[in-house]
Amino acid sequence: MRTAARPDYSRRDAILDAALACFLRDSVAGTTIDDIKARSGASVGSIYHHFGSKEGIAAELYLDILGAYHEAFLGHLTASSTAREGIAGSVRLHLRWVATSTDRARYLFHCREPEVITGSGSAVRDLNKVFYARATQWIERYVESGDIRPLSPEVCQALWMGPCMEFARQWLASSRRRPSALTGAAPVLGEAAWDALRLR
Amino acid sequence: MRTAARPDYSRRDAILDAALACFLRDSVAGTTIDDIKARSGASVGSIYHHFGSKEGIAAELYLDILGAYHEAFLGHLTASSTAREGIAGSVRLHLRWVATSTDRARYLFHCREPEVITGSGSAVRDLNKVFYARATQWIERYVESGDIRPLSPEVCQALWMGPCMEFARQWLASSRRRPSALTGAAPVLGEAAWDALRLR
Amino acid sequence: MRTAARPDYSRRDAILDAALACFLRDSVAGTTIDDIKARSGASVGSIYHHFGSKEGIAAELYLDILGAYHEAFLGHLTASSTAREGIAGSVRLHLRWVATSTDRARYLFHCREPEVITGSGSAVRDLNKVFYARATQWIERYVESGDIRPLSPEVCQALWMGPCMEFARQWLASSRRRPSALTGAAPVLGEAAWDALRLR
Amino acid sequence: MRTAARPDYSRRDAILDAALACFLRDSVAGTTIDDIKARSGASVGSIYHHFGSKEGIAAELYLDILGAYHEAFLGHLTASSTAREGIAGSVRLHLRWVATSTDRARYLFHCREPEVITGSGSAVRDLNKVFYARATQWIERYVESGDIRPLSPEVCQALWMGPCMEFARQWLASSRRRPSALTGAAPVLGEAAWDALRLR
DNA sequence: AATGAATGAGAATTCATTCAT
DNA sequence: CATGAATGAATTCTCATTCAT
Repeated sequence: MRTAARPDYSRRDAILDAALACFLRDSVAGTTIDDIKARSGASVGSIYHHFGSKEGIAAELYLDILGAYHEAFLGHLTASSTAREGIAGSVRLHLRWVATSTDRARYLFHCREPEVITGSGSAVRDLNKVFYARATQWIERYVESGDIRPLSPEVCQALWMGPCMEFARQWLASSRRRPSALTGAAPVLGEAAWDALRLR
Repeated sequence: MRTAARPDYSRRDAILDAALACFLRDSVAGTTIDDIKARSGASVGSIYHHFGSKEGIAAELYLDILGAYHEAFLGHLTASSTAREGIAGSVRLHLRWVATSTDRARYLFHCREPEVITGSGSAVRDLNKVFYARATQWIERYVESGDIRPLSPEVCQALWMGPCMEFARQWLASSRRRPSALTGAAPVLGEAAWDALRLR
Repeated sequence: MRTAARPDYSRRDAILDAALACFLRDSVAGTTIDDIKARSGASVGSIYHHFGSKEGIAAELYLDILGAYHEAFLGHLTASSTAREGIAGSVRLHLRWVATSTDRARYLFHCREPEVITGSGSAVRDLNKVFYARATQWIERYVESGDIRPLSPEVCQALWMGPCMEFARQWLASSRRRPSALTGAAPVLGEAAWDALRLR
Repeated sequence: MRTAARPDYSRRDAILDAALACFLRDSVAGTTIDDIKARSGASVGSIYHHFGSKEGIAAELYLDILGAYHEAFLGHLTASSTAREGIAGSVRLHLRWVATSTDRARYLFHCREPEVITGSGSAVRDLNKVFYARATQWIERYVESGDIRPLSPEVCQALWMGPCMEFARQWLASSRRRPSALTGAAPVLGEAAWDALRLR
């Protein structure tokens, strides 16, 4: 992971940016070191000096992005004072994040490769495990307080994030991606998630 | 795999079956023609005679499966006499299809590669366009009759299929895939979809 | 070689015609049986039934064309009553033949492949040996009679055919091949050959 | 082949040398990258690093040789002070060059493949265009001064180079190639060219 | 004679990775 | 840290040829 000590836009960052662009266009397997070299301006040797392997770049990118997403998501949950705010707000946050960090979102959700690729797999599983544990822990409180329906974690997650995930997927797959289309849907989708989860 | 004893089980089908199994284990990019050759018993030449390229196999498989899924889905819709039955039933059908045709579902929903692969892209887009047009046309009738909320097609699709898609995705990603876990969730998810779409 | 008994345009001829066109466009090595199949309309099996192999087609074509050229050339020589008529007329004949049988000429003179390719080599050498022997024998008479300079066969051949060969080569390589450009040069080139060979 | 002891004898040159030898023995189409690899000692990757493809090697070789030949030829013309010296001398130079650089000459004149091969085509045409323009420009002066017959460039070229080209072609095709046979014919062929072109 | 599916040896080419400078 | 030539295992794909129908 990048060190905080590096304030300027380094060769390293150039490589990561180029790699992300290439991965999105051609997928990880379809991207060659030479593609990244051409797009970043770095030499082959330099790329290997920094990342060790192509998979290394893919994994680092994926873990960086996944971690940042988790952090933002959990940050919102812990900052929310009501279940409704937590649920609807996290849906809004997801859509806003896709609108803002579109490329990173495409890499995170569209591309199943980095998870599969040797090595990063277990780290990703670990990160997800922690994430789901915290999210489940957050919601459990509201189940106990009678605000939220008691549901299996899987069903809960499906009702909560399914609609906005699906919506974002469609948006990412469409050709003309207006950010307002995403944020505009936030109220309906947020409300729907809340309706699906709340105890009536 | 079907046995060679079946007279209408052609070399062609054997190749497709073998390819599906390989693609799921190693992804399309990770599968070599040699893998497919070994698993299908066909010669390299025969594989190329029938499909032209590895991408050709992946595309054909994808289009076959996508077409069959669409057909089943639309078949249910046109057979339904009420909006509720159409909505909740299609959710049930999706989950049941994933439980029954697990491998094909994994290939269709888990594997983003075939869409990326050159060539199949436009055919997939065409198929999807027709599918969405028909589904939208079906639901429109119920919007006009006042049974279903007036929503944009994208939001409608997100509320309708998002939860069961997400649920199936989790199930497919999990290690122990009990079919009952899928069908067991059908009532909740079907009801939730109906609740999210119906006009209250 | 084709039997005289076959009066109509057979499958066999269609294959030869298609092969010649393909060979000229892509060279023998660059032409595939599939190319010939596509252009002739014959099936792979049919092509093999008639010719046994790709080289077989190339060789048969080459020997047919070479034989016909030799026959025409020697025919002119024996029909000539003077040295001058033999020399200048054979140059004219060469140029006229290139203008008339352009594709066959391109195959015969431009393409060194068929000679090299296994098998046909010795047959070609044999044909050429007979041809040069007869041509040399024809000219020798005029050397003895004092009409033609005594020269080594190689130099004689170079002075005789070099210019019109070179001229035809340029014409074949050019984009706009007007037959009149070839026949128009016949008098100069024929006269030049005669001047170079005659005893002054 | 040059020895590895030469310091400026690079891997690149070794590949070109090996390729020329292979191409002459088996033709371009008949030569495999593995042949070149074995003969040059370079790795497959290195060959592709430098030339991109087998055709790339063939084209580079062809252009190199063609360029060197043109340079020598035009160099002689500009150094000649009389028309006769230019004409007869260039014929001598051609024969001497074939005797000296036999392999390169065989590749340049015997092998029609490189011209056919995609890509090199236009570069070859460009080189030839410049060459013929310069040669034509040189001779035009002597046409104006009344030393040389006014002829079309094509006929002029045919009378000038045709005989020695044809002679060299025969020599190259023969099995026992004594250099003296070539240089020995230079006077006759040079004189013949001059006789054919000069204004009488 | 004709057909075209099947074969499999053989080639070209790619590309991640190393390493000397 | 940077560079890019060199490596070679691994892959995709081609294509002449066979053969059952």
